[in-house]
Amino acid sequence: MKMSDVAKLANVSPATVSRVLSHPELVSTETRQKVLDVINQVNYKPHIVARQFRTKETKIILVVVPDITSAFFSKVLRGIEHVAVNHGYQVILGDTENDIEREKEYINLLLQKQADGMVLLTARLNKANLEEISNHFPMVLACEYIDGLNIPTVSIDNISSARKATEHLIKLGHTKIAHITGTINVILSRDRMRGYQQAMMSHDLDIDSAYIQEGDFSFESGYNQMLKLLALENPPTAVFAFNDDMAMGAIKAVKDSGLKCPEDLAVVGFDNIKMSSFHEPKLTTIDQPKYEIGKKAMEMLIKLINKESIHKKKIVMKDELIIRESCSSESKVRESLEVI
Amino acid sequence: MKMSDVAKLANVSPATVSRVLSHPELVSTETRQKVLDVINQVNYKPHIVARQFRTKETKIILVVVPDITSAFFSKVLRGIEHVAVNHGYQVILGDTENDIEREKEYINLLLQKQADGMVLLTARLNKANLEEISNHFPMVLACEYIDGLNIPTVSIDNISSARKATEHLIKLGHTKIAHITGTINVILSRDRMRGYQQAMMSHDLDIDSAYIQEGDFSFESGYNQMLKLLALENPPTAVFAFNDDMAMGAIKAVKDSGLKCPEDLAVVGFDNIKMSSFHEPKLTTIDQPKYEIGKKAMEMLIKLINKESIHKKKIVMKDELIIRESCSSESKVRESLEVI
DNA sequence: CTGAAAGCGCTTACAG
DNA sequence: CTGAAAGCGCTTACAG
Repeated sequence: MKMSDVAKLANVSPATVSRVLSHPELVSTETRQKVLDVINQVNYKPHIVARQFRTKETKIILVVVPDITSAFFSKVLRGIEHVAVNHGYQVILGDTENDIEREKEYINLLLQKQADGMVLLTARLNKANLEEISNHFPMVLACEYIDGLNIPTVSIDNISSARKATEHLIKLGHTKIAHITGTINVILSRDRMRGYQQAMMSHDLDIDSAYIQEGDFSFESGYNQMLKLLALENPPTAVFAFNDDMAMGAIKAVKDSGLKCPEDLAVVGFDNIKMSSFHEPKLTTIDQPKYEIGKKAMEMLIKLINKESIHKKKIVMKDELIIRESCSSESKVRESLEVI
Repeated sequence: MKMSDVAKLANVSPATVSRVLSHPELVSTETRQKVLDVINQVNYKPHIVARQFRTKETKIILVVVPDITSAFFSKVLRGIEHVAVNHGYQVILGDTENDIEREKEYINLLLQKQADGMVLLTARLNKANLEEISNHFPMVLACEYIDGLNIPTVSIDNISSARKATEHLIKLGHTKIAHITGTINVILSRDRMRGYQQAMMSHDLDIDSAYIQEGDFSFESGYNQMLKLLALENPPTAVFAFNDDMAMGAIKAVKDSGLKCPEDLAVVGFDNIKMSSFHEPKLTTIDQPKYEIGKKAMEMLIKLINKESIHKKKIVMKDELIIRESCSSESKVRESLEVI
């Protein structure tokens, strides 16, 4: 059943059927009703690919995520989705599983016009390439970004957030502070590490090079890296983890080693995912405005698609340090260790 | 830049360019090279939507998931993805967030031919509707299914698995066994509840109606429902939870109530997600072959798309009870309670 | 092995 | 307000 068949049944031209579907206000009430009746009667569904081909619009937004199972990204996703749906766009998801090749494949979908635009929640491809693409296709970066690139971006200031997290530990009296990073090929990992280093240096604290351990964002890697830190001859009294998942993994390692958090080891996370307030102990962490990041990113993308101008190409959202239970002061740590 | 432009530059017809791209073996080596040179030189990318429109194929598989953040579904997804990619299909994801309306929207993508086929990891629409669709479009159900429907399906036998889980508790001497269900509009919730009831009844055990509490698959709901169960005048000594997430939530509630798992309360989960072996205590649970379910489902879908015949429309995969630490025998529970 | 031509199912500028 | 007609960019059956 195609449009011309519907047209025949309704005694109108295909053009009229098309108008009833896409611009009903251009058709008289009478004709419109006649056509709609036929459409319902035969349960006609327009062939969307034909429409897309004709109009050069897909009404689809592709969102590329490094890991769909992450509680952090799924919140960002919600923000994107809500705005998209409000503007008549459908969201489809590309999960890269942190694989740069799959990132490429999804970007190809955009190049081949299978989506009207794209939000990248991961940006690990080379700079020149990405900038080139963004010059020709609507694209915005959220969370991850690429330095010195003229692509619209929404994120927090990861360096200053990480500095703030680390300084919280320093204020509590800790001096032996370790950092579990994300995979270091990701810019956010390098940013948060830099923030950590800035805080340490500006307080004249040494960073034992063994105090920096590279994780891969997962609970397990937080666990494993923490075990390494605890095995050190001179173990840290506090740890700042790249994200809450690894922070919780680290705490698990602390517990499994017969130690206690925060009494024996203070831990700060990052992201403020839902679980962090259920966890034992409740996590001290940096809150990112996840939903709002997604929302803003999608709003920018829609402007790009509509070729409206964007006054601000880079949006930096506000973070917040959430103090809960996973950090106590260094003196307490000392006491606790002395008891042992 | 379109195909005809490339053709001109290479001094061939558009048909030849098309063949170089889609059926290179039909073109002489010489001509092929000439065309490829031009393609590379001008960086020509075929317009995929035009191709899709012409061939009626999208090479896209739509997978509809009730909750992308679930560790269980993401494993199934991996199985689907790997098979899909091996057969030249791209996978896009539709996340319904357990919303039946969004399930409909994604199914519409299929009806409108924006995907060659679809794997539904959630099937909550009405029966007749779904059967009708599956008669005209390649579709397979995985995990969730609909009873009495002739749609290809891959799943475990949820009833018998749930019975097995409950019987494990019974064998340990428990008689006061509660069940935290999933949302009851989902068939899997009803199946696992039935398995629970079968086990209880076949051992002549009463089911206090307050022992059945409806959760919504989330950690939080497991937590909240467990709190209700513990508040009962005659609380259970064991709980079978619909999934591992709720089982962990339940255990958290036990701990927060000053009790211990398994000493004061035995808990069995379902799914055997990764976290269940990291959890404290390690979860006793039912293992589903998640990756294999996805794999099998996708293999069936590809056969459907290619109009090959399928000998078995329903595939029932094997489950396994994994015994770990979260259940001890009822006698121990009794002792522990007597101490209090 | 290659080309000319038809056609996939819509939408829209144009004319009336 | 409505219709006739062109055309979006490919692919493929057919002919040579």
